Amino acid sequence: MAKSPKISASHEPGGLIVHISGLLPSLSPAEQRVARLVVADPADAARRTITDLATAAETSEATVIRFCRSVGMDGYPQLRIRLAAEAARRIEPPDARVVGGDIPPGADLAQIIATIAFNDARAVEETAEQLDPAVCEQVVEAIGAAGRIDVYGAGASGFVASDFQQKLHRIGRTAFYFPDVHTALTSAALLGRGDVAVGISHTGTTSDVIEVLEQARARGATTVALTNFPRSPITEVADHVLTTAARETTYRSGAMASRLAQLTVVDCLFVGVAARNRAKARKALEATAEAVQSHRVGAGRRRA
Amino acid sequence: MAKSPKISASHEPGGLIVHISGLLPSLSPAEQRVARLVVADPADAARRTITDLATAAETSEATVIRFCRSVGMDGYPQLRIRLAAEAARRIEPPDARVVGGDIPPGADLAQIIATIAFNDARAVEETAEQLDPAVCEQVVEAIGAAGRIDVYGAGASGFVASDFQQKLHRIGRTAFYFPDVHTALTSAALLGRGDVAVGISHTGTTSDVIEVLEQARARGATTVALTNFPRSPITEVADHVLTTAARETTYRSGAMASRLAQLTVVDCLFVGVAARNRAKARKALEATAEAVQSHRVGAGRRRA
DNA sequence: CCACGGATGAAACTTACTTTCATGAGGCGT
DNA sequence: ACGCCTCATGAAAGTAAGTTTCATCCGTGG
Repeated sequence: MAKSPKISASHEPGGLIVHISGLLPSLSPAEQRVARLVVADPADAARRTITDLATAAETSEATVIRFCRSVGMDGYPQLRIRLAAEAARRIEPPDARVVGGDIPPGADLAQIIATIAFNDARAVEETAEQLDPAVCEQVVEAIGAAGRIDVYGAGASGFVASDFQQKLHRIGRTAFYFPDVHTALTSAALLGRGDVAVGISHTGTTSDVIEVLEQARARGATTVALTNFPRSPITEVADHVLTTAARETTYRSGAMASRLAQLTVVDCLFVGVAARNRAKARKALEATAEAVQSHRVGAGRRRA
Repeated sequence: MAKSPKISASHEPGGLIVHISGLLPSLSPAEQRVARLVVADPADAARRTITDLATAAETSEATVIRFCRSVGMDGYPQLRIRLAAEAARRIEPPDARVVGGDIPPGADLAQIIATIAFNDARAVEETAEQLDPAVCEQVVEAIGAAGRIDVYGAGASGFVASDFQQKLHRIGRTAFYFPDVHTALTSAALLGRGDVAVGISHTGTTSDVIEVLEQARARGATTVALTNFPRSPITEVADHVLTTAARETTYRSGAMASRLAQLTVVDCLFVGVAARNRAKARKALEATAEAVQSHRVGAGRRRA
């Protein structure tokens, strides 16, 4: 026997709350009291137990269950979960993060964090979107087949260069990084056909890096530039150009997002090279991981 | 009777899932099975009853309850609701990009790029969400007022440490980084009250870093740990603990997302410290930018 | 080898949820 | 007005879910 109407809430795209308030007038008085509580504060309702909610609505648990059925739920637990989900979704939008711009003077730490994270994440995503897989492929090929790889970078880009060098080294590729221009120039002079030189410069105008890359190219090495500006000087001495997409305009922020964007590109190249020779790379990585094992404490689980 | 440590989840505004995956290694095997199910599909877990979930994780209800407590919940119902809310918030992945996991063997470069960027961006966002502004504030205060700041880190975290040191230095704070443990220990021994020591370790188990931080603490310095795992050994020697939220599970990927997450935290601290004394920081940044000006070519517009 | 401490599941127990059922308040035809 | 029906409602019984307790097991270190 068909008991109550039980409106199909199985599909209520507009939202459960909307759905409930829509059929509020069709509910019995006691159920309406429950409904009003629920609509007024879904998140709070989700936290309450059925007995609690019943008491708050000055009715019995049975009525609450009836209410659940009336709005199309199987039972109270299901309602609770739907309410929690609903409530979570509707507090989302207060997204007042400062986009792109500078950090406002009076910002508190929470704002600063939100702004930085947003810009950082954005730089990473946008960089990936505009990265040309074909160019990456060529670079990966070149590095994978290279006799030797030199990575150049100065200042903040130097860290990235160093990171790339270390990564390549870990998978068994012969790679170098030089914190010093003179040494770098010396090394570049010794490169030859089949070798690869990677120059990293956010602005693309770092003369030291350009100079070294030029030297490498003159010696017959394949040159790769990683920069944020596709028409900057460094691209003139590069066979392959990879670009990042950090919209860092102000110097004051220091190179923040750009580093992350560069690192993302480095990661892509690294994984690309590693994928090119899976077995070897894997073995190398495992060996290196094992090597530092003795410098770790509490191997398995951590603490008690 | 204080049973388990019960990390305060009262503050994990960013994400319960993130919080859980951070705690994962510190859980017992059976609890880890539960955690993995929950992290893999929060929405689904929220729908299950405790008995159901226990069965799925091949364990008992008791363990599921223990898991709830371990991650800071009162009990299963609360966890359920939080999960439902969490799941609702992350409606995003209409994408088939591989989340968290490894790069599939047959992947082409475009796929690799998409996957890496997604995970990197995610790590940055999630890290920011779970960062505790209050703790950051304390760290910023300490660093801003410190006589001297030592930054420690080994391996991949060493780059981050070095980056942080350089950033602090650029805004006129006296900061050091040591690639060598011995030197680091020596330096730590010379720290005192009012100085700050920052230890960076993704796993939180790097004995060298822990050792140095311990030394610094013994000398009266304020110690700060930056790690992905809130209950790892390094947190025991730190006055302030900052956590990242990279879900890097496999060693094979190398520390990719974790670096970016760490750098994001570093950026936040950096800006925080800089904001503390705007005028001075700005002047310092401009001075340093000017210093490298002569090493740039094509200053204004780029090319023709 | 034993003592110890932590991890674990079975079972007892408690609480929450669901069903059943009796009551009583209206509505309505006679 | 009376009886009869319908429906809303909560008390109480019943069932399922969640929680606690406790004995056992296993690995660790003395």
